[in-house]
Amino acid sequence: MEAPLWKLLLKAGQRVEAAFEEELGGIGLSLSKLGVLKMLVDEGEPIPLSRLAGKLACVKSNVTQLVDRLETEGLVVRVDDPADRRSVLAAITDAGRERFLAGVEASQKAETRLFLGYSDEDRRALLELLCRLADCGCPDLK
Amino acid sequence: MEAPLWKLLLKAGQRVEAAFEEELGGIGLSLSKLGVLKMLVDEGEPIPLSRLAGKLACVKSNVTQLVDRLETEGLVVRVDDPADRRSVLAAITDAGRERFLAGVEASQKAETRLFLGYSDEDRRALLELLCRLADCGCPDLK
DNA sequence: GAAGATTGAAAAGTCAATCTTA
DNA sequence: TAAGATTGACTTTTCAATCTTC
Repeated sequence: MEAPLWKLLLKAGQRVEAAFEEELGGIGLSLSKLGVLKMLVDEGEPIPLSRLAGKLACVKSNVTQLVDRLETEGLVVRVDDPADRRSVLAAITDAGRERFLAGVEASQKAETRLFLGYSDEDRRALLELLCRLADCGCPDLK
Repeated sequence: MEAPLWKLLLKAGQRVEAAFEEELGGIGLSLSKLGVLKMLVDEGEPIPLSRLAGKLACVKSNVTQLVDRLETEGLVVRVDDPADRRSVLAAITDAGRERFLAGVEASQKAETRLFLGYSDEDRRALLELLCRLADCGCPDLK
């Protein structure tokens, strides 16, 4: 039968996505939403929507709507950019920070569950093989 | 820095998807549409929409609309199921068969392009590692 | 009542056009 | 004119409700 490599890659990706979305869905998050919260937490200060779009590798109008949803849930708020009146900044709220922590925990659960059957050796090998495809630049794999 | 495995898997999956969608988009197909055409060609006879949904691992209403689009383009037609008046069969047309062949060709082009940098050894290794994740049953990797 | 299909609404994404500000 | 954000139209998918037929 021999499933082709590309199909396996698609399936594997979908499986990873499903595992995370399922775990995150339980706490009212998705991978996209968690990505925004993570950026805001990492930066430690409000970020222009255009920079979010850049880092998240998606289109600007998508970020607009993504932030709409997050704002509706009270996880972020829009604030004016004092430096540029065209720009709008996304700022994380306390509720957002809490949700982010829950999201990190849920992610770890999903990750653990996914890779149970893999030895450290397997993980390293898979990492190396995928890195070439995902065109990540492969910086410091040691 | 060390990108985590799950992120690489997601990225790799997206990259594969993008490569195929791009190649298929040029001939008016998508992976989903090609999947339906492939099933119809493989089976060699009209198939109930519910069976399509089962094999394609998506929800019934999705198949309804997918077949709508395919029917609009003249690639499949709906026919009544003589055995069960609730059921609707999807049948491939001559245009659908032609398009399917073009789709196969486009897919091969995408596949070749994607895995240029991989030796046979790499491919085998990747296949084996992914198979465990994609839960494909791993039948005969020998 | 349960199965097959459809419909309508919603999520998540893209693109093109528009509006405000630099 | 160009940059930042939004809006509207469209695509693809899922879910819930509905309708017909078993």
